[in-house]
Amino acid sequence: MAIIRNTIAKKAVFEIIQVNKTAMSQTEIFAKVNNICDRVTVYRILERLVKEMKIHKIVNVNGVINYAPCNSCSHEQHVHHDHLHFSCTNCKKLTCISDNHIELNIPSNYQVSEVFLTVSGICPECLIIT
Amino acid sequence: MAIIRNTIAKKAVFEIIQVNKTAMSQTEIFAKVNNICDRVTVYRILERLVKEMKIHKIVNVNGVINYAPCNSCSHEQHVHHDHLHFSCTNCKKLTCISDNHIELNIPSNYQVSEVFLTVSGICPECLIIT
DNA sequence: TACAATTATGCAACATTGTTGCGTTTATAA
DNA sequence: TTATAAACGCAACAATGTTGCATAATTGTA
Repeated sequence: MAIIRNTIAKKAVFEIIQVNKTAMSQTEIFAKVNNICDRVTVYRILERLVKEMKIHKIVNVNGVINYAPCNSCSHEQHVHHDHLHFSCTNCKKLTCISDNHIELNIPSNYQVSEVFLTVSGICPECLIIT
Repeated sequence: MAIIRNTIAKKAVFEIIQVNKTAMSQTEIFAKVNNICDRVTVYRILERLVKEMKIHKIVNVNGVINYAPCNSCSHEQHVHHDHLHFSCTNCKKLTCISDNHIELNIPSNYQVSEVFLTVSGICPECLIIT
């Protein structure tokens, strides 16, 4: 069993994700760590944090991978969470909305493991501006 | 207003997408056009076909953008379609399942335009093999 | 049928995002 | 304090997507 280490860079990356309200991409996160570590290290830290179930990995409508904190998430929910994500087409920000429990009609010969629900449109902040 | 042209390459790309049962990435589509045109041209054709509403642009769970034909899609449905996509974690194929109409609880200050619903797991073909 | 207008293409070059290998550094338990 | 394995930096690479510009091809019209 691997020993998990809490390095300076890891703490910094986790802190950034925790503080931010919207989900962030690797690029945005790396821009915020202020050269505390290498670009590659950020990738590897994010990978580890996902594996340790401390953050969520969410794909944006554009195909950009984003990371968000998972505050109210038990391990159970993690495996099969009916989380809703809002992807703003204007500011490109990805926001976690709430737990929208949904009913799906999937043929029984498909083995479902996770449900990804993303809604695109204009977020409140962008609506005010325009 | 731009005049839409039906070129050889465009017809070939559209044909490939139509015939295939699962959604395909640009890479897969380009591999099938057999050097009838350039890599860049495929990108531009796909862009046009999406704009002309002849194909769907769907993001896979991994962040890979896939393209699928939209057979039973009126323009109305296109703007706000409650389409369900199944993303196989084994063979990476993306399949359009059916029209799953879902109820969502989104705060009124969000302006919704599209709903993206993707379910990951193991597809029937991969279930048989393993 | 030939021509003009403009859409579509090819090519080259670049940008972004993510991955891998390997030698070195560092955190943690003993 | 030290040994050990985790984490890191660097360089190099791979995949995917974008842009500019000169050239080719399609389509409506004369």
